Amino acid sequence: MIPVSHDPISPSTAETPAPRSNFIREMVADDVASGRFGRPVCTRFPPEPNGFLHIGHSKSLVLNFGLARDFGGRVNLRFDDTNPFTEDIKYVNAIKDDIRWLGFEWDAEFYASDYFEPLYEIALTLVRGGKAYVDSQDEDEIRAGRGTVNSPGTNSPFRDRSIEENLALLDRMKVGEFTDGTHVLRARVDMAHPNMIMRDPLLLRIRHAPHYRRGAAWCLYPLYDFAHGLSDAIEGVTHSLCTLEFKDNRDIYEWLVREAGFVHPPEQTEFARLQIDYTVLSKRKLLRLVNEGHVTGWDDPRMPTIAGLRRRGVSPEAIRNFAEGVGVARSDARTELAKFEHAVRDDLNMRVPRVLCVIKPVKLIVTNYPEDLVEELEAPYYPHDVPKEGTRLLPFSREIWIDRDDFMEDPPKKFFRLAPGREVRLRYGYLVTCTDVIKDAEGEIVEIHCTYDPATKGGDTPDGRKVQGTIHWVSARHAIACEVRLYDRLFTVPDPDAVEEGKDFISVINPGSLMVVPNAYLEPSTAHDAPGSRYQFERTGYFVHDAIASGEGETPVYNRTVTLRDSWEKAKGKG
RNA sequence: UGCCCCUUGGUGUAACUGGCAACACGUCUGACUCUGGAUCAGAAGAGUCCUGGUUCGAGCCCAGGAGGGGCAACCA
Repeated sequence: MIPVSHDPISPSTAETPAPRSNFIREMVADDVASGRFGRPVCTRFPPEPNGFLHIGHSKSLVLNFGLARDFGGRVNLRFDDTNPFTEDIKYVNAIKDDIRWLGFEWDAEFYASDYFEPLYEIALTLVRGGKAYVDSQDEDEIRAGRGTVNSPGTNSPFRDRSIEENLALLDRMKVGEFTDGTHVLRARVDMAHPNMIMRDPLLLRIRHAPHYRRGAAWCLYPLYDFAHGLSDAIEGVTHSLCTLEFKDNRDIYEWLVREAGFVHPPEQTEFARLQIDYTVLSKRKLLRLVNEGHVTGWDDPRMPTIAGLRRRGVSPEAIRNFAEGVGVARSDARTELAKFEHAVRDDLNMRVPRVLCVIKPVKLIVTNYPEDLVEELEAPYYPHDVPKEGTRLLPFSREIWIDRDDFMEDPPKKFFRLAPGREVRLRYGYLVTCTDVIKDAEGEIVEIHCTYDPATKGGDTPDGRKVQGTIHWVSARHAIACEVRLYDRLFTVPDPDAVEEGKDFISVINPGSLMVVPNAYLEPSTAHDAPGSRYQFERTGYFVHDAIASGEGETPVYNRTVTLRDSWEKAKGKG
């Protein structure tokens, strides 16, 4: 017998598919060929540390890191931490963990909050050039002055302050003389610009709030538009890739890097964000799920977060393959869950050992099997088509557990599992024939009686006879009691973002997204396995030993990562 | 009602830049099988949102239209 180690981080044998061609890849190839930037390719991944990474981010990660890898470039990890109200060090740590777990290593680590001073210098330059001014209107006045999408805005009464006055005010803003909201710095562009973003966008605002990295000393915080493009430019980024909703912001991005005098400035290119059926992929909504207690946390296995998927048992390789497989384009798209599940099964199939676990147990008694006899049956961990080796011993005895779904008293046509009078194979065990069904007062089946054929030990049939069904089982006396958590999609509709008027995505949460089975029976070979160990529970699905819920000395908990494809379920559904 | 973006089988992407639509997932057959898994073989499924134009030839170009999406935080 070859023992197997249930190393939770055993590497995948699956090859990462070659990235598909897409418009961004072609653009980068052209830029490299033309030497347009005069420096190596540099991309960046710029999360705001105000939440956890989700699978949508993996699309961006795969894109940015893939491009850098394939064109000999670098990737900067930059935290876009310009809002002290929402950001926290715990998120930067979680984000870094997740990126590493996914298998990416960044070349440099930056923080937008380190650019407050250089950004201030640029602000000074803009003011001196008449390109920015201090506006002293309040928030409502600024909003009103912006106009609407259909009507032009109006100039602020402070728009034509002298350069000297602006400079003096800006300095006083910086040293903390003013309270929040009293003044802001705005770019002087055009209050009638057809692009709303360009109607004198705000650059700097006063926030007397402690920043998780800067403390309370600095109070002049740049807004996204001011910080982002210039941060890219400062770092020497060449290709700044973001999602579609930033399309309109590109105008101010380009305006700023030009006004700040950068030569060969980075270029922003937008692509469609990832959307997957039956889930939400916006940090705002995920935060609500966490805060309102609809899930147990950012790492709830039902969450589409990297932390959630990890705990669910999904491998980094599966996530990467999936993210690579969805492609990159500019059209809004929604990916079917089946595509994701395929990526998960495709990877796990080749790398995890098979074991037997009975989730809905019912007792089966082999009436002609000796009372005290226990036989050890050798069983391979992997099917023949998986190039991995290892076996374990399965104890067999007179009383075993089988799954309730594998027995029917009145089986329909194409049901080929156990039924009265029928013979099935107990996987790696014996062939058994059902002789009796014992029920309780309510008519519930409590015991199934069978006889076994001693000549079929190990599941072979010396006479060559075929049996239709093979079912899984666990010796009752040797079984390990465990808790199994069966997860389903978090929402009942494909697009939770588009629910009817007056309702929101919370109303469409799937109440059955988690089904806890407190007493399933697992084969004894899994005793003392490491938390994080992944298996295929034969005929059921892929599972992972939950590291968080399985405390010392407590009942081990196994999370279902994904079910197996099930053509019987499909056939059943059609009647 | 302004500006911008998008529109190719059920779904997601391709199409050497104008040459008679391909791949993946899904679906359906069949083979094989000690997992109704996996694997293998095969099939069906779009004529590229619409209308017109240019061209020997258009998914790729032009014009108009329709549908979908983004933009009016001192969020990112």
